[in-house]
Amino acid sequence: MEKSEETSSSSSSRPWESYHTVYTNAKAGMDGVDKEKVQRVVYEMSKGSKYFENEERKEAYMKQKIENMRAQRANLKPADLSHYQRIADKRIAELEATRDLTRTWLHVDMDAFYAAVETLSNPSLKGRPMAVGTMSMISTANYEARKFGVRAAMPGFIACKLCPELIFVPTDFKKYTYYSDLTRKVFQEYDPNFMAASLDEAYLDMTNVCKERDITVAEVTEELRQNVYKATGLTCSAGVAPNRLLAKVCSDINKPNGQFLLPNDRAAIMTFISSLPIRKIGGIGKVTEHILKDVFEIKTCEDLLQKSSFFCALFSPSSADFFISVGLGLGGTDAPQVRSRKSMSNERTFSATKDETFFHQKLVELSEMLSADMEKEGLHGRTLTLKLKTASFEVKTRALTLQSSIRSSKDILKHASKLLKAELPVSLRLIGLRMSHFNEDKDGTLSDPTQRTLLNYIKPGDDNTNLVDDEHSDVKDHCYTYTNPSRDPLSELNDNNEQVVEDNGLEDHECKDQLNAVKSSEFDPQGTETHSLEGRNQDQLTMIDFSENETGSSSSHHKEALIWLEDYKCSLCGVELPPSFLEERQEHADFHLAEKMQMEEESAHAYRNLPLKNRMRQKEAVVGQSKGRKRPKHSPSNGKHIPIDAFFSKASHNL
DNA sequence: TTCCGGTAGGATG
DNA sequence: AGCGTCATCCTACCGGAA
Repeated sequence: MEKSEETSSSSSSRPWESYHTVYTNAKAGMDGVDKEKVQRVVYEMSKGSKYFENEERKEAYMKQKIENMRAQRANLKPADLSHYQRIADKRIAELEATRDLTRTWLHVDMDAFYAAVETLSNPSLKGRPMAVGTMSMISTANYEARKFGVRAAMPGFIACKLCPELIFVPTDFKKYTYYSDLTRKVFQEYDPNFMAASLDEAYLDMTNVCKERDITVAEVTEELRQNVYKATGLTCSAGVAPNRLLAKVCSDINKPNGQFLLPNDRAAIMTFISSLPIRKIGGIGKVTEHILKDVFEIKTCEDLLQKSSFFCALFSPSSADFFISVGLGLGGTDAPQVRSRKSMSNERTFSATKDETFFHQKLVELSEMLSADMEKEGLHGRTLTLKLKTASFEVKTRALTLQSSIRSSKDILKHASKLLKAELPVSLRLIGLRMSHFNEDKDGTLSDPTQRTLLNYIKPGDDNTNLVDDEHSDVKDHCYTYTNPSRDPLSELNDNNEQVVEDNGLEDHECKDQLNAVKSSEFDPQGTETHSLEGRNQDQLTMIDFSENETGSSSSHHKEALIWLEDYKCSLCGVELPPSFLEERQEHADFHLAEKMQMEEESAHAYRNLPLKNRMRQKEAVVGQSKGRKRPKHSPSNGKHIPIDAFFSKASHNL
């Protein structure tokens, strides 16, 4: 494929041009890079791989999205446009009214942080191209390596091709945390409430220091950077602006080891914004950039303002607000506030396999890690999400929301196993677990005993009491108080909750549904599992919950009732099994379950094996229908979202 | 009907 | 040969409750 000299611009002779990676967009230290060469190498190294195929799928999906939006744009009549222009103008005025030029924000960004720290502890690396990371993924590259096009988020083996002398250093988070803490001590002297955005980035409100010390921001910023250097031996770059969104953009301008100031002056801001490429804005990534460019010919932030009517017509209100705000150069100026954690997760990548024993082992590890992490922060969670990445890089998530919070690795594993089991057989390259819906959510279901699900009815004893107990076991207070791990008030509850099926005194219940859930027992690749129906003979009706979803709320999951008619005849197929044939009955229920799962699997396969185009159409069709029905105004099908909060709200203040 | 909670997928840094 | 980890937010969609 040595066709680089070719002058033809047709994409067929230069296939790499259509492979859109993120490695070629402007980044500090990448100015002199031969972008075409980088793109070609990346393409050559990726071509034909599963990863590449998945990227192509994603790309096709994005193109489809763009086409859709184009069609929607074309559908807008002049009358529509003037209508939306009025709405947009109103919104522009409202947002403009919120402009606050009284604050001075500073964004500090450490230069090639991990790489710089590594060089500090091993000075022989100085001046040599180096990357922190592994052959499969690079976290940071130093500036020498960046000259070759090597950069963060690039797989190491590709970086090697771009820069054969590249030195790899493994990541060492302890070290980075140590140095990060040193920088934060410096930040604290200038703004005790500074917001740490990551180990190497922070936002500081400099308004007060400047006033108190009667000193210009430029001077304080120089001083701060000096102090960071003195404390750590590391350089950083800084941006100063009246809001965080702009400050972040500014810190990138004179990187490395530089600073840039944008005055608190509306005219200056508008000038600055006018030529600023949208991609420089935090929150606008590859996909959004593409959509804005290809559908609306928007390249700069100024263009955003010109096209505001389209946002009001075709995007959600929050997305429209975000775009318009960016066009006005607005961003977060408010004081930081503590935000509680929303979720906690861990995931592991491995070489793709179908080995279910291996999956189980991974789940055990992940459950234990997650449980330990939750314990460290005194959290209990109600929603468990299993994340899978198939051998073909397709990402799937499967979630389950429980009645009461859990934390123990045993509980996590139990539910995670159920979720995974429903996906088997499958070839995976990643498994992850996420816990969310923490007990600090004041309005969680725990405090709402009126909200009942199936499980309430089949709980042993008085489930009402149980729920009250749940509440009293200081579940609600966990958010702010540390729970002594040795005294775990929830563990018992959890046990109750999960043994729903066993020794369930149905006769005590006047519940209308005399039923038992066939709770699939713990995931067991060996198939040695024991069955929960054993030892009971009062089953009158068995819910085969194929979704294994405790709340049973998902519409796509069907439940089919297996009833032993006259207590001996299967309602689904008519086979006869007397009540005493417990094991046989269990096997029979399992048979129906497996049958159903297989059918679902097959239909899923049929869907997956459709040509991509058709799948898109199906997806579009579905979205299109509901759009007409439910959301006539906003949200184009597959509407883009923009995390508006990214710059208007605080990052957690984790010092 | 509308609102809300739950699930799934995606974008971003 | 081979493309990570973690957290957050957003949208779509569905179904049940108010």
